[in-house]
Amino acid sequence: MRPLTHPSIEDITVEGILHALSDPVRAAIYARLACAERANTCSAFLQLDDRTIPKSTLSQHFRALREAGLIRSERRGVEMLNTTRCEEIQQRFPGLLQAIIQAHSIQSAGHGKPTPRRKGAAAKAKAG
Amino acid sequence: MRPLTHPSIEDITVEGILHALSDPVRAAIYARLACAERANTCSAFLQLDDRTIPKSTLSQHFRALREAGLIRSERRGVEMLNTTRCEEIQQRFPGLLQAIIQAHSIQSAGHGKPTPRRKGAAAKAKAG
DNA sequence: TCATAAGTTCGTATGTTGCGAACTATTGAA
DNA sequence: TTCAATAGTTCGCAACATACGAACTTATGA
Repeated sequence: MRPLTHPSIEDITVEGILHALSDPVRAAIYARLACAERANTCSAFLQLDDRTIPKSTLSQHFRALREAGLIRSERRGVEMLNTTRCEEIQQRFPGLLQAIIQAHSIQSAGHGKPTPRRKGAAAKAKAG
Repeated sequence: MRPLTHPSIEDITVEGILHALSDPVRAAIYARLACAERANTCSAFLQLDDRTIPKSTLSQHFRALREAGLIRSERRGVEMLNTTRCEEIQQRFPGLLQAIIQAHSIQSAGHGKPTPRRKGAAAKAKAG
């Protein structure tokens, strides 16, 4: 078990961020971490959007997020506490994470998954 | 040779956009298309950032961009004219593409490729 | 020392990507 | 027509990436 490695802020790349967040599972994890009040364990995500993620897969996803520089993970006894590094990234790439998270929420709103409340949202998008 | 397919605007996904732009070659192509005055052919990108991209690889990259909804391609005689669909996407996911392109340019500026001018930029980022 | 719990790593099956070779349009001669 | 040239596409395979069950490591508490 190698010790946890986090890239320094100047080693974080846009490609890495985009690739990490182009996976729906990782994007969901990151979104939940981003609006969490306090750190979350990995196992808090074994249930994600009505779907069960295997433990080993989850571990890989957390590693991907960590190595992309999106989250910081810290051992705390037997478990692991994960937080986002959004302030750092906001400094380096202003507006990037915010735009991505907002886009994800626009999309899931349109697909009627969360907040299936407002009526004209999906219809309006057809103006292409 | 199947006819060119473009997704309708409501079928464009954030995951698809992020994945397409997480590749440095595609990101470079898209960035150049985005600030181009008029449509560009595929072969205009055979030379990209001091690097030669094989024709077949380039074709795959254009297909990826097209199917992600990022560009529109149109046959014009023997060649193909490519333009971005940024206005449509801006409507659906406001600020997303702008933030990504800006982040890419911040990054390449930091790596001393274009505008290798300012001095303390890299050192200051170490405050992580 | 043992059981349990939280994550990680390994092995393998399956998917994705890069690129040369062969192919398909389209155009413009002859 | 037929031929050559040009712009892209598709095929096939090797290399790389990903998902997940099984086995492992590390920390904790009885």
